[in-house]
Amino acid sequence: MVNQELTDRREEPAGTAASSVADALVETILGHMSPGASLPSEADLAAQFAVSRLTIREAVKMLEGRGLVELARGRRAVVREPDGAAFSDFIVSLIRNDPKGLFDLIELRIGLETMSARFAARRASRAALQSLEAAMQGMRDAAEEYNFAVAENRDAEPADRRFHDFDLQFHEALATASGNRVVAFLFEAMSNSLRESFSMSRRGQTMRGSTREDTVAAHQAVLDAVRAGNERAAGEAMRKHLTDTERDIRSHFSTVGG
Amino acid sequence: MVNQELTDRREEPAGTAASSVADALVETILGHMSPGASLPSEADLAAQFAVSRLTIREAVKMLEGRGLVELARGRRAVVREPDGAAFSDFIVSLIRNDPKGLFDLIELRIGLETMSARFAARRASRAALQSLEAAMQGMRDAAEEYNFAVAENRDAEPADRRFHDFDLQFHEALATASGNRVVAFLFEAMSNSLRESFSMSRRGQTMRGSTREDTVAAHQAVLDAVRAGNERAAGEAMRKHLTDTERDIRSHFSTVGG
DNA sequence: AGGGCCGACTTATCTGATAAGTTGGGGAGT
DNA sequence: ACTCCCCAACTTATCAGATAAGTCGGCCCT
Repeated sequence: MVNQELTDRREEPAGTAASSVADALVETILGHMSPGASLPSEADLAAQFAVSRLTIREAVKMLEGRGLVELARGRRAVVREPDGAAFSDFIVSLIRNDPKGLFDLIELRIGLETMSARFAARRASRAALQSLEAAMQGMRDAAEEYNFAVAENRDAEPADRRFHDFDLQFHEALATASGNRVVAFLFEAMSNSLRESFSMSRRGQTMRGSTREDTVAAHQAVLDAVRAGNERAAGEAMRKHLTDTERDIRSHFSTVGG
Repeated sequence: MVNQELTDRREEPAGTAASSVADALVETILGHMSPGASLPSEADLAAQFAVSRLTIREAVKMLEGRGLVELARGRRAVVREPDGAAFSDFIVSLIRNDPKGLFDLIELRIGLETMSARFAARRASRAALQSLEAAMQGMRDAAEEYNFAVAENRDAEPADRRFHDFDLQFHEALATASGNRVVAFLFEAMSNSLRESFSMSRRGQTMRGSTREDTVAAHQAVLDAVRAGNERAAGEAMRKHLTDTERDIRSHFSTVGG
């Protein structure tokens, strides 16, 4: 069996009572509780652990900080689906304290998505391929709509936004298609952090050097290789696409000024 | 500038007082405090935010859960260097709830370390190369010591342990040598989770199919390629090494019945 | 100068109390 | 019989005040 002694790392003797309780709760949550389930009430837990309600409260607050439960007045603590937030503190502090951190992140993203593409080529399911198709079609439609809007001198921004949404959707679908949930998780966490740090996908950096048609073509190349089951080609196509994007971002930054 | 509006995601209106305080503290910590610095005392914070000490306490406990500060009786809260613990909850729950998760993780690790090798080949510093050298030498010595111990019928386990420690040290040095801190961070986080989940590196799975000499040779190949600055070769050498390791682990699991 | 003790500061936890949400069920009305 | 509203029980959020216990710098004694 795989599920055996996966007990935690930090604080074995667990200096404080609150920490002990928190550890015990983590243990039961990770051990045998599903997202959506509720913890016992604070009063019950207090009785159970033979500590005051205050101590329980602090323990539960630690879990909330850790992203394991959701708290709301009047309701019991609810076990939460883990998400990328765990990591974003690290990423935010990295970016803040050093501009170079952003490029570390982009570099990682390139590597991660190259992996996604390779894995997807190896084992994408039919359903996953359809998601990728759908995103591609969305991008093509949005690009066309954008061109119409420009030609007719209408506001092209909504079409642009839709284009970038489908762009992101393609990358997400690919991460899912990779069949590796840790990769998908990391990708999501990173792209959230990046997107919320700056409004990257909105700034039309795709336009700087690459047209929408270029982007569509690049994605199509990835999708073709994935469908053909050609790992290496899929990886290389994705790497090339992202390296171009990175170049665009770099030039954007050097233009605007860091 | 890069350091601008990187404000957080979760809870904008921040339902509870404790959460508001926590958010504000996160903001100042991530904004302009360095690891090792202390927060004001609970009493001061209580006055400053015009809430009771309890509320401050809960906020600080959330930060502790989030891994941003360290708490100890008698001392003020100290800002912590962020580490990999942030996402180990996710990883642990992944492994627990599904044996396949472990292989997702290993697969990610392979990709990540392949990246490390490539990046290191591109830009390893002289100091980084020396760390790699040192780890290699440690492995060679430990392997030799191990052979002596076996030949003389002494207990070989300490030498074995040392060998695996240097093995890990090599991989860590490579992650550092990659010059990409996010990659290094992720690697650390993952290898901690893996190691503490099972005592992987201890179970002598290197012996199952690969001898210590094989391992040394594999590492040497990586190091040579890194020193030569050959990205592709470094990446491939690492991928090959880890793929072999993965095979060993898989066979170990199928033998034991995981 | 050095070592140990002490007091100021600070956190950890308890008790008891109040305000303010959530929720399920009972009763009124149709 | 069905719906809707409202209340009572439960539960969390926060406050106040108090005690135990740990840390740390400085003073005193040698």
